[in-house]
Parts: sequence; C-alpha cells; structure tokens
Amino acid sequence: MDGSDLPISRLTLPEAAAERLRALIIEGDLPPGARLNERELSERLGVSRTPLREAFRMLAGDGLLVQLPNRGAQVVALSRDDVRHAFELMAVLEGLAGELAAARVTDDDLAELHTLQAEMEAAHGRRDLPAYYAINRAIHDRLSAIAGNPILAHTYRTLNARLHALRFRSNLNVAKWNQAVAEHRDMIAALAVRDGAALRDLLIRHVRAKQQVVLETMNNEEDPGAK
Amino acid sequence: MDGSDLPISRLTLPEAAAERLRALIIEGDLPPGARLNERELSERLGVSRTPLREAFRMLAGDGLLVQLPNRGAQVVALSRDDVRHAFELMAVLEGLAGELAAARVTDDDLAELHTLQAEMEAAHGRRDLPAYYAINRAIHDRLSAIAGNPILAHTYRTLNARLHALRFRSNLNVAKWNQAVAEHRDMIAALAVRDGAALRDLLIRHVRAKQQVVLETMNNEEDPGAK
DNA sequence: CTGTTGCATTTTGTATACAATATGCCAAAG
DNA sequence: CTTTGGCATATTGTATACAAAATGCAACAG
Repeated sequence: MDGSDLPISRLTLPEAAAERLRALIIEGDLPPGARLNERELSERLGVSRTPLREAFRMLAGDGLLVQLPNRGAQVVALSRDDVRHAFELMAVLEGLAGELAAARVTDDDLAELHTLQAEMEAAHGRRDLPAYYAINRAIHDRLSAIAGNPILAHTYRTLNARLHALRFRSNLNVAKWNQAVAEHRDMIAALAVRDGAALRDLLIRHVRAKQQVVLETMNNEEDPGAK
Repeated sequence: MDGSDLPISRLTLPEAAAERLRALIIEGDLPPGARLNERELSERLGVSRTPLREAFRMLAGDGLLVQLPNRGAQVVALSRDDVRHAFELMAVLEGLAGELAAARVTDDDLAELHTLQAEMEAAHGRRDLPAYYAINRAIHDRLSAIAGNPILAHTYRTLNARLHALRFRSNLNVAKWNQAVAEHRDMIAALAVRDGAALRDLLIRHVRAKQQVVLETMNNEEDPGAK
C-alpha cells in the first residue's frame, strides 16, 4: 500500500470557512483588532454559526485570532514585542531548515533554486517588488520542502501567516534590498557545497535583517501609544 | 491601567473539555490511534457535542489529534520519523531559549536554578526517576520563562505535549543518566557566565542525546510494521 | 454635572434535532 | 469460497432553538 489512501481532499465546512477567514485576515480585509461578529460573518460566508465557531478555534490555534470568553473573537494585533519574538523564532526555524536542506539537497533541487535565484535577480534589476517577494517566498518554501521535516515546515508556515497578517508594505530601501539579494546568492552557494553550518548562519542573519526592516517600518507607521 | 484587566480566568466549556482530553491523552488513557466517539465522550465529560467538537479543533491545532472528514477524530500516533522531526525542532527551540536566557538571566534566577540543580542531583543520587523527570522539566520550564519569549515558550510547550503523549517510559540507562546530569551542570555554569552561545550548543546536544534515547526505546518497543 | 443602577437589546454559549455520510452485515451472484 | 450490492445502523456534519452573558442606554440619585 502506498500513500494514496488520502481522500480526494474534500473540504469540510469549518475548514473552508477557516480558509476564507485566513485569506480575509491576511489580505487585510479583516484588520488587526477587528471584532468578528458570528451572526454577521456566518451570513457573509453562507454557513451557520456552528462550523464558523470551529473555524474560529482553528484560526485561534494558528495565532491569527484571539478568543475572549463571552466576548467573541478578534483578529490578533501584534505588538512590537510580539513581532520581535516571532522573528527570533523564525530565524532559528529558517536556520534549521537550511541546515537540514544542505544535508539532503539534490542536484535537481539546486538547479531549480538557481533558476529561482536568477528570476529574483531579474525582478530586483527591474525594481519589481511584488515579484521579488513572490520569488523570495518560493525560494524559502522550496528550502523548507528540501529540509524534509513536515513539523518544522508546519511551524514555519503558521508563524509566517501570523506575520503576513501584519501586511507591512515594506518600504525596503535600496541598500537593504541589494544586501538581501546578495545574501540569497551566498545562501545558494553555501547550499551548493552542502555547507549546512554556513547556510544556517546566513539564514539566521538574513531573517534578523528582515526583522530590523519590519520593526523600523512599525516604528514609522504605528502610533506610540499602541500596546 | 495595569495588567489586571484579565477575567478571573473562568474556563469556557470547550476549554475545560480540551483540558480534560489533553490530560487523558498524555496520561495514556486515550492511547495513540484511539478513535474518539463524540457521543460517548460528550457523555463521559458531561458536555454536549458542540463544545466537545470545538475542543477537538483546539487539540488538533496542537497536534494531539487528527481529524478525518466524516470519520471523526483520533489520537495522533507519531511515527519514528515524526519523533525525529519533532526532536530536531525541539533542539533548536531549546537552544534559542538558552541563548535568550543567557542574555536576560538575573542572579535570583541563577540562585533558583542552582537549587533545582541540587535537587536534581539528589534525585539522581537516590535513583528516583520520577522526581528526576519532574525537576528536569521544572528547570527547562524555568529557562523558557527566563528567555522571555512567549511565542517560543508556547511553541515549545505545544511540541513537548505532543511528545509526552508518547509516554516513553524511558529505560534511561545509568551511563546516559549520569551524562545528562553532568550536562545540566555544564548548562547552569554556562548560564552563570552568561555565555549564550555555549549554552545554546549544550542544549542542542542535550536534546539530541534525549532524541537518541527515545528513538532507541521506540525501536525496542514497537513492532517493525508500524507506520 | 457626574456617577450608578436597572432594563432592553445584542451577542455569545450550549444543547439538540435533523441531514449526510460512513460502517457493518447479510444475501445473492459468480 | 469470494465478491458485490444493498440495506440497517451508527456516526459525523450542520442548522437552529434556547440559555446565559455582555453591552448600551436611559433614568435617577447624589
């Protein structure tokens, strides 16, 4: 028996609702701090309150919602400290993914990553920030997959979703952008020679640099009185 | 306004049910792979199916249950690979906690940890394994708290619960036990001199050693045909 | 004018009824 | 003897009704 005993992946209502909500949160349709009225949302999504509440529980487990007893659910609003803490974790998760990936990467994987890297440099060259982010994400997802640790991948993905809900429209300045692209080049190089320790350290520094960018963005945008 | 605006921590039914279930799973009352009948469990816990199902969603988010569409929930059964993956993650989480703790530890914290270390050595001296485990856990929890990163602490706790559900009655052999106690001594020493990098590396090695013990235990106990 | 109390309304929490799906068994065909 | 089809039963999925709690407002006391 192989692994094909999975159902054709029908989505149950709570799962579908959670998926929709997740998108609404990450797109910013439901902004941080927004209170979620059960009746209203259930009508909007076309499901009854019961599966919607199960969806709430799922998203709360992912850290996208907080649920207060008798006071409903609201979209999580990350404080600067929360962001700092999340990135501290992200850094070691990425680092571990890199270390594991270096031990398992195939030549085919490397070829694919080289292609992505070239696309990234192209996007960088024409100053196409959205494309850059998309490719950047693809590279990190690829790395996570190569690492071959589903628990790590899941933890990483969940944490990432929480940060995406911030929707920091990073005004990445040119110097930092150049730097990031250069770091990516180094990362692929480390991977190519299967130097796990080097790749780990590069990734940790890479994430910490991004942390700086995000925290600076938050400083500029946020009112000082925020939690 | 201070932080005392939290409710007196009343537990809602789904939360209470989840708490009970969590205990049943970790105690081994609901063994890995057990199917959870909603009607039966709801009667046993004295709640209706609706809050019970929300509890299921919470525990599924923690990775203690898996839910199959139209086929109910069952207690997760970790494969050897799952355990390997979980420990890979645990190692870097502990490492990060140590690194952060070294940067923040106070003399009071150190005094408390020295006390715990002494208790641990005493338990080790009289070959009291349950006491050893309890103190061991207390030390690691303390470290996690000193690290001051709630997101890390939560991730760590969740992952740990999943592993606890294994209930490996570790037949820790004497040599490995001596080794573990010695490692703890080194860890406290590194913390005392605020050497974060050293503490991180010690913790990572410490967890990997434990991983070995657990995997060997699983090899001995499990039938080779298991998933 | 300020603060407090009580009521009406809204919203969340829980139980239950009904629908849809899965499961197990038995009979009949091959 | 094995396999397949169909039915009865059990179990999960969803909607809804009712209960409990929180919220907002207005009237009143100070």
